[in-house]
Amino acid sequence: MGRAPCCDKANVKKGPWSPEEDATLKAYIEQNGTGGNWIALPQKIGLKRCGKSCRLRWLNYLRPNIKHGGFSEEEENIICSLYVSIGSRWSIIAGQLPGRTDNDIKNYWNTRLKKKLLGKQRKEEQAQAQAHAHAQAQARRAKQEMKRESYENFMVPGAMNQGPYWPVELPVAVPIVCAAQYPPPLEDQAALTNFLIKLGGRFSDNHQQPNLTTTTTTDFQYPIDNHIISSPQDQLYANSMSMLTSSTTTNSVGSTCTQLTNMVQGLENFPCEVELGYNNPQQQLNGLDGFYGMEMVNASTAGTTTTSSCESASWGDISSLVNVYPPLVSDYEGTPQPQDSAFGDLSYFRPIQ
DNA sequence: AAGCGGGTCAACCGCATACCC
DNA sequence: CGGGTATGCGGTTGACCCGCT
Repeated sequence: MGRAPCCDKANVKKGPWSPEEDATLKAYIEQNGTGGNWIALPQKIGLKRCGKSCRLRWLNYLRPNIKHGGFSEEEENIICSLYVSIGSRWSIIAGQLPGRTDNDIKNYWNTRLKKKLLGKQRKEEQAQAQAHAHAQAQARRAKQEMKRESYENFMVPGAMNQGPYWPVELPVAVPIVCAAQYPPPLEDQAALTNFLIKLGGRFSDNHQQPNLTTTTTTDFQYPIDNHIISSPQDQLYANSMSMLTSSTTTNSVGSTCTQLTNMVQGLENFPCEVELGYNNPQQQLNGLDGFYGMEMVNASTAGTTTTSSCESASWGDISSLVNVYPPLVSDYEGTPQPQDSAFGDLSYFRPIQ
């Protein structure tokens, strides 16, 4: 037996909202709030809409102070940073961007940011591949130079040492080198996350570090009160959040790497006793892939990677340990409606006592 | 001018969780 | 405490727009 439908689908209008519907919903909510019951609301005001649909329309479009489009570079940086830290928790990310909705951020990420970053990733990989090929060519050149010199010892001196023996720029089969030495371009979240980690928070076009310290740190307020931390999960969350907080409040200029390293170090204290088994920070970062449920990306080291519990611990597994944490405090300055579930997150914003 | 394809974004769907009785 | 219902969330879909051919 399936779940009972939330509304009578036959008598419910779907699709785009008309201005009249918008006006009706907006006027009612602004005057009365939602009454704490979205399901009953459309019937109350004579809208042939599903309660869920009304809620979504209000949250994503009608509520005050909503911004649409035109994401600033700063906002992009925040989205990227948070995506690296917490994954696709759009509502939490939205909590850090006043006036932005989770839907907007999700759309922006999927349609633009992801592509933008993938493009950047390809460029960097190409540059890396070219640099690598160049280095190999130089090594070959040096090797042949040595051979030649040893050969010349048996030849007439000076007969072959005029001009270069091969062009400075050797034709380089970049794709082959790339295929052999680098993992293929990954089109998925795993690749992006790794790329973001590699960038270390350097997301903007001018390659400046996002200055979370000056722009957003004050917005990052984690309402953690040691007095109310009682359960292991609370403690867990407090650990992870304080790590995040410290990483943004120190002079790390919002370094994503720092955040992640701190997080990983903190994860070592998790009750599941995640054994990272890495010897250096870079390896720790690579190992973090496991937390995101992705495979080890560094194919070249795959053979030597020691099996650890970390590898089987997906991000979901880990996040399930910390998903009790409240969303980050928003500095949303809208006008909360009484009983308004649109501001349901405000329940998280209970004053710290 | 028409057709096509890609991009964008609003809206829907289904699942997980919270809440209430 | 358990079951039913409401809410919140993230993934996905589809309509619309715009540029290109």
